[in-house]
Amino acid sequence: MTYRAPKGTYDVLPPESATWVEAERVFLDLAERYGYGLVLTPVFEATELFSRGVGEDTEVVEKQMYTFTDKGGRSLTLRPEATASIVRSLIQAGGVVGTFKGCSWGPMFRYERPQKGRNRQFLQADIEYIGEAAPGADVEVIEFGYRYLQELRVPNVEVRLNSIGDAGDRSAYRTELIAYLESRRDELSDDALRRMYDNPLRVLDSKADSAVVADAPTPTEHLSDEAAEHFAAVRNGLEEADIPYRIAPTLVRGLDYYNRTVWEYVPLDFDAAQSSVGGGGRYDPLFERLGGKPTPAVGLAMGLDRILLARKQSESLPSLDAFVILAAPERRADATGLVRRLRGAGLRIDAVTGDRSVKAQFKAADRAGAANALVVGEEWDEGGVTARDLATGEQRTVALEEIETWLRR
RNA sequence: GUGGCCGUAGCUCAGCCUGGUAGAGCGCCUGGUUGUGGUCCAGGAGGUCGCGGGUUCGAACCCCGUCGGCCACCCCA
Repeated sequence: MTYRAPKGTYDVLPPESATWVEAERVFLDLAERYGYGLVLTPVFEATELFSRGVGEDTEVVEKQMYTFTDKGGRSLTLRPEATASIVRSLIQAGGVVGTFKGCSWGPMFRYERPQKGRNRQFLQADIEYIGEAAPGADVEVIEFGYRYLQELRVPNVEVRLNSIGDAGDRSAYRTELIAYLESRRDELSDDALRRMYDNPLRVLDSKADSAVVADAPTPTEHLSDEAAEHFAAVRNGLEEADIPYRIAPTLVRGLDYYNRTVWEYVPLDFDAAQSSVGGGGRYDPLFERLGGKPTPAVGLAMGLDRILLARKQSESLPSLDAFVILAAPERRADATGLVRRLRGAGLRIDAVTGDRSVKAQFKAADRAGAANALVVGEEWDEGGVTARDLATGEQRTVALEEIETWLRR
């Protein structure tokens, strides 16, 4: 073994890649139905965009960024998430008038130790609902992610929901939380002790400190009237939309730009430490952080790698409508002509290009997952081919002009 | 960054404890079927046992080192 994919990356090859194609199609189709237009941004950006946007002392910025200097001396970073880039692109385009609904799809990069459902390059699908402060926007975005998982047949998904309030609510809460953590400091882990002053909310997430966290004051108990009202409206909307959710009082998210509503999707049967397959939140402060006009927004990110791991194994459907088999070498041009004609008619057709025995060609047809085989041989002189249904083994002669309808039978 | 487990055929793994000629299943190739796959039967190909060093008459097996993979902590999609 000479070369391998770099640590934390992997290759996707057929036939497994078919599920990736499906995941992308379903996402883009759903986005279209909900009115989200595609946004494409570079995979690398100025490093400062992420340190400003995501937050200087978040885990992601502190130690997970792929940062490099280009030949012009610029500090660039492979994007660790999508939202900062999308917001930057909108500010660059002159800001948002009214509302803007965008979706995006592509690889993200974080330098971490790989484990199940966690890689250094991973594929993420995002939607962003920008310019709308009303709780209905939160509900729509949460619903979108939930429906996406349903359409991909991910079983038993739970929505975990919380509100972390606005900046003002959080600073009051923060002081109280620090006081509480100090009162039980001898029970805390080293990590928690290190974090409790610069990022106390993060301690709520710590598995090692779950005993202390269980009695900790929660963000939801410290919401302003407006934030509490917003949260209540979001919950109401979810109930009306028939989306099951659970309040998760200790759910906080690791990116600094979030406020108010935050949530995650957890498939309960997914056996992995990294069990959240998607998440999102409201990020009203982000436009200003990045130098734009104040603009309310909500968005979500779905982790495709994890979704495909959590998914029910779908049985493989035939991936070709027919395989054309050449039984008489002098008919080669007729056979390739037939292949070309059927492909042109929108059918999925393949054939062996070189000289192989009929037996080998049938084998190739089977391996390719073809539903039917069309044999081009002496019967061509009578204006037909031998057509075989590879699943049942039934076989008959079909006239050339009937082939298309026979394949679509 | 820290910890645990694992590297043997294309794939999944047994063999290692107790050193003595390299194994299984699946896959692949050929034939049974001179124009028929998938099923069945018969035969066959394929491995410097991750890499380097040490111990030994002899190392896949014991010891040291190194690289890689997986899982967990942490963090998040």
